[in-house]
Amino acid sequence: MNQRLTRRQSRELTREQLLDAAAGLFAEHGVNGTSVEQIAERAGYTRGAFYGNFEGKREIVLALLEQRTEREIAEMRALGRDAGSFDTVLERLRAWHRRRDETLTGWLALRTELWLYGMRDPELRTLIADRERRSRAELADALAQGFAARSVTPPAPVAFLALILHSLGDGMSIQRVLSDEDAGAESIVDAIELLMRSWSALAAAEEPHG
Amino acid sequence: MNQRLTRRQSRELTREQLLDAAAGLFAEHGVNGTSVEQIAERAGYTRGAFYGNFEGKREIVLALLEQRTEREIAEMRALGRDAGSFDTVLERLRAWHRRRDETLTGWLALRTELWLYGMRDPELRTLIADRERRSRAELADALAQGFAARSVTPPAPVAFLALILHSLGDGMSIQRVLSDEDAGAESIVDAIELLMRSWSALAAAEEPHG
DNA sequence: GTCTTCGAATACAGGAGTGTATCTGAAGGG
DNA sequence: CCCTTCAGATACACTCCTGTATTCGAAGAC
Repeated sequence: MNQRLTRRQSRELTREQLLDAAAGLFAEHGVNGTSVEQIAERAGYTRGAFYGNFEGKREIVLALLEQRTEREIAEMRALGRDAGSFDTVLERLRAWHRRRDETLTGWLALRTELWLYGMRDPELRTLIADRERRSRAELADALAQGFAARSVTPPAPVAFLALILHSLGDGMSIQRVLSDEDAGAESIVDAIELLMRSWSALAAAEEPHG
Repeated sequence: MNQRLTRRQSRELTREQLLDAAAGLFAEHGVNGTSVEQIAERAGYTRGAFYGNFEGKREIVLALLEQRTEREIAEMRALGRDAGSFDTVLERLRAWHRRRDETLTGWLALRTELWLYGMRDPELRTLIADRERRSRAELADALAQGFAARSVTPPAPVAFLALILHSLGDGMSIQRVLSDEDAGAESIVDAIELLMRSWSALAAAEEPHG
């Protein structure tokens, strides 16, 4: 049977539970619309426990931000790892967006809440900008590998193409959450594929005889 | 000199001032982070005046939503009006984004706040989805005109291309607000231009001998 | 087995926001 | 010129949230 938890483990567990509760509540009611008491209650504790683990709401937002963005960057890194061909990268991107789609509404609401909260806090803002940059850099690497595998010269710097794809993902998620009819489950993936093909076509047109 | 205001005019003026105050405060502190009192105070009134003009915060959010989206749709419609050539549409899009860029942070914060608020309210959600659809339809029309003027067959339905451009605008605004270095003032316009050229190239490649 | 330490619960004081009920003064009809 | 009406101000009762100070009880060292 399970070993009794040590104090440190117990504390870590409590923090995790508080973070998960906060993530859910922030997505549902917003950061400002969620009270410390609600977070503690959903996690199965009281306000006292909350203040024992975090200094206040701002600090749990910060912790959540680090936890989530770190995961995101790792996922992006996985896109490029040992990706032999262009199609491998594309296929992984497709799979990633399909998985993401299942929990899109909650995920996007949380991401948006954290973004907005960060906008109003200079320190958090630079932190978020930094994480986004790192995430995009991983995507750019994956793209560079893909183009290289096809011996195609990208029609613009891969960092810029990554910025476009990254932005497109966010923007289309917003539309998709608004209306399933206007932006279906495959929209994002379809758009990515269209852009990839378009860029290949443009590259070919500009450099006719590679 | 100015005519004394009639009661109806006076009421209308008060509503406008309350709406403007709310727009600013929502962008700065969020919908949930703004109290009715703050709105009334910034507009130069008291809470009593606010409740005389709006039923509550939800109703002023709704009014704001209608006011702003109606403007947005009109702007999109202007893109396509009497646009002879492709380049005219592109130039207008470019000018529009340049103008938008000057107040991007506040505009995007407000747009995002309204979006998030709407996500949690089924009625508002469908209303927003409807406005976005209409806005996108105007953009699609403008694109269709542009392609037709060049006798080019779009590489995908114009509605889908409009969805991509629309989404890209939102997503890249998010990145731009985060960091001026990673997404400069011209990023959005550059991206739009790149996509347009890419699509033309793809259309040409798929239909070699128009 | 006892005693110290620390994670979590409880209690409390203060502040902020909400909505309504009531009051005031000016617009504008007759 | 009066007097009704209505936009806006004021006052109040109520709820909710925060942060800290204190207490409780179990882990784990000796």
